[in-house]
Amino acid sequence: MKNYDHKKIEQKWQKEWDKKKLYRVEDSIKGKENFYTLVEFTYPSGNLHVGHWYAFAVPDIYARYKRMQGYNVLYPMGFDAFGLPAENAAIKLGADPKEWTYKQMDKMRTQLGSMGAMFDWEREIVSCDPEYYKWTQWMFNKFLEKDLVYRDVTSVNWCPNDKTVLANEQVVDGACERCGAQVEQRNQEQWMLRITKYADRLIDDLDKLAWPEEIKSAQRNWIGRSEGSEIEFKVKGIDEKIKVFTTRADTLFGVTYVVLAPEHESVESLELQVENKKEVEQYITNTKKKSELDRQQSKEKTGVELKGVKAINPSNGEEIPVWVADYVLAGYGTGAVMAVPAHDERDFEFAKKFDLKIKYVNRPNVFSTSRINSPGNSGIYESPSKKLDEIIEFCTEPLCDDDAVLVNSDLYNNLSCVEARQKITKAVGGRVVKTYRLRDWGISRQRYWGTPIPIVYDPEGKAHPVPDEYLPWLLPTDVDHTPDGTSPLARSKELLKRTEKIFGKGWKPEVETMDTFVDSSWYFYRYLDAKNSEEFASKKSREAWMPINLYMGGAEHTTMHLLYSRFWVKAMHHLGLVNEDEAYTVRRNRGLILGPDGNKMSKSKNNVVDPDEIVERLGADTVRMYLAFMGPYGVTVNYPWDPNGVVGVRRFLERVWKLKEKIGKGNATTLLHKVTKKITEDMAEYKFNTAIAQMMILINEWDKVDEILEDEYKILLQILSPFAPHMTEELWINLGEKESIHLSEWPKWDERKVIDEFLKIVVQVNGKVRAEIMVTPNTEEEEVKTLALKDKAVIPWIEGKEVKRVIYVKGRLVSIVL
RNA sequence: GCCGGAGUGGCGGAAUUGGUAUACGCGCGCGACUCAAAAUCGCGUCUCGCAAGGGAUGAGAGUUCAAGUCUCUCCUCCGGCACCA
Repeated sequence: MKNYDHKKIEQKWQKEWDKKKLYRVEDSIKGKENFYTLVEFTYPSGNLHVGHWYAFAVPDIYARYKRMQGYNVLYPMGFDAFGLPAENAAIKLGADPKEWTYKQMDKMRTQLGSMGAMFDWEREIVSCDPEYYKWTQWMFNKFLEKDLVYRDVTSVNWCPNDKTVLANEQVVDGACERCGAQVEQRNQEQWMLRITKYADRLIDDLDKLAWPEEIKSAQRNWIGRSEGSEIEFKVKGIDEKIKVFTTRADTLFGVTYVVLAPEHESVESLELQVENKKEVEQYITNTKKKSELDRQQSKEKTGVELKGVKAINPSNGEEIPVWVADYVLAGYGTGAVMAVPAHDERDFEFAKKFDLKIKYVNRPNVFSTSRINSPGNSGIYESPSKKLDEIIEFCTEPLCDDDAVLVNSDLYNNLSCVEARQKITKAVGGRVVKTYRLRDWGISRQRYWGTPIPIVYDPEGKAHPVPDEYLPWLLPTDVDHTPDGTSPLARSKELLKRTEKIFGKGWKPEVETMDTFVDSSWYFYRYLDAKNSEEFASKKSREAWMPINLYMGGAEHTTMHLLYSRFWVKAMHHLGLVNEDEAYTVRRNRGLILGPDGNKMSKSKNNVVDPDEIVERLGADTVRMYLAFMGPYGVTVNYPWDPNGVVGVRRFLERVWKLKEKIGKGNATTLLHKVTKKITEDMAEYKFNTAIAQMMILINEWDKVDEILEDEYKILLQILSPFAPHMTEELWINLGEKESIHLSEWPKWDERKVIDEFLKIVVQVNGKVRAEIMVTPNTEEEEVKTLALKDKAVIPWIEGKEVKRVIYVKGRLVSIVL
């Protein structure tokens, strides 16, 4: 073939590899170590976009590199096939969600095939396949047995017009995205998973994972463990107590009011005492119109005082007002806070707005490891009451660290802030508690297209699991998808009949389906044994592949999917179902590919890049390689697609193609060894961009000579093969090789040829580069320094001045300090 | 608002992890080939300056012989915030 005809080559090899089952993966190969590379399986949207290429084709480069290094590499693909879009298609177009989904998958399978990735399609999984969700249901039952599942009430967005629950993203400015009706907050009972039971382990076990610190940190913050105190405030005149949660019990003396979340139960039980009932009711009604996010985002604090109600500060017996405000969330802590406006910014804003008392706590003599901030001069200053002087004397510094040590207090010498908080908590009869921002996971959805929750209700309404022998508990098909406020499954006669037939008259099926995050919490196990009808995955296959060596995915999954699946594995581990309690040894987040204009690709912005068109025009090898060339992989940086840039990569491949004509006698090049080494190292860190740059440097050198050696050219092809698997295979076989280039071994380099004969040492005078000197790698430090000081270009800069110091950085520079 | 991340030429980025800032690619300019154009190839391309030399990594400070890299303050952009996946 004279010219590089990507179309012919790519089709030919994709067919050939398929025929030869080149990418079939066995659970074990003698003498080879297994390596499990995972990428997040995809929702079958029906059209592969550039983002999919970035997510799947670039990790394929890495998987191929590992395979050439002698690993038995698993790089599987599947479909996260349950979800809203299929249901919306059913509502809008009258489509059958199942048919619709499978059609999309067929289309995507073809498109995925055009990548030339090493997916083993025999291991493909589809989460909406009954053979898959059977195991999702089976695990649900196991969790239920172990009390990891329970029923509870949570608040959801409700559109009264469409009669459906809305995702936060479907609520725009408090209105339903579809019909514009005012969205309400509504309480709904649902099935919950006790993820909070694992909160401590989910935080603590992060320490043993080789994950980037920013991901760990995001997870820690999401879980939001804080150690604090629960302290009771009595309500004056009646037998009612308000329990508040605070992390700063040491500021108790500075409390000037108490705030309840609008949903707090005391709001109701204090009804008789409240003098401004109407006003309070109005406020609560208004709150229901706001989503939680709105409540946290709003800069303007709102609230209403419960007039006629006074709480009593347990530290000094002071009577303080009680407020209701929506900046306090019902789901966190106890849903009530003690406000210390002098030492908390939000409380301060609130106090200022409603003209509440601000009271500074007496400053202690503390030794803090951080800088000490003065509370400032504004506001009212009051001395602490005599009664609790000794308790509040310590640790009232608002910004002191948890590990600050109090040194100057006679009574509490060497007491840390944390200890001080414990002491004061006890003194007022409170208790020290741990609390989490993380909430239990509500998995119920009033949707059709999801895994049916395998529960049935007896005539008394008591819930029972569907026994394992009846799994998969099939999704019925006789369903009307029009939203009418009930779950679509409630309208299935087949489901009801089935339930009655198995369990008896009067029994009713659960009509909810599961959150799709459940499906994706364990999918990586199913790849290992995708066709097993006896187990979710055999012990043998799990032991062969788990834990996953590398999990590449989107940064948007950092807190939710990644935490849900970590919880899932931990729960499975405790049930004795799997060996490991963490599934992902290494996790890397990737960024996004933006449109050429630097914006997120979207139809409305008219900046969508169609990969199919570019593959047709320039080839899959070019697209794969360009995506790898844009920037380092595995960091959350977004790169805009540059239509010119992709042509540059195509040019590179054409130059490599043409180089075959230069094969001849030539001279061996030491550059090849350097390049091979650098590329091998870069690939290990997912720096595919600089690896490619090295190949470009190499062929720039080869362009300058008349002939190159065949063996050296072949090494280039091997290094290039993970990036451009089709073209390199064609060239490799044409050079007479019998076996696929992808079965060949990653090239080695000669370390002796990597070392330079001479080193260029930079000479700086007072930090400015003034000269360069050449030395051999084993020139002694003293000699290099002497050479630097004597250098012609250096002398004018140091003449007549005193040389104070001379610093030598081996192999790099000499720094002369005057 | 809270949490996480990123700011380096006209553009994507590189920088041996504290040691010559701008590798490689794109774009642009000039030239070769051509009747011409495309493609291809060669040379040039941070900035001020004739030069010697000076300045520049979002802004400002600090540590250091030496800072894109470390510390602090601020600005801008991106991702997530629990029923999109």
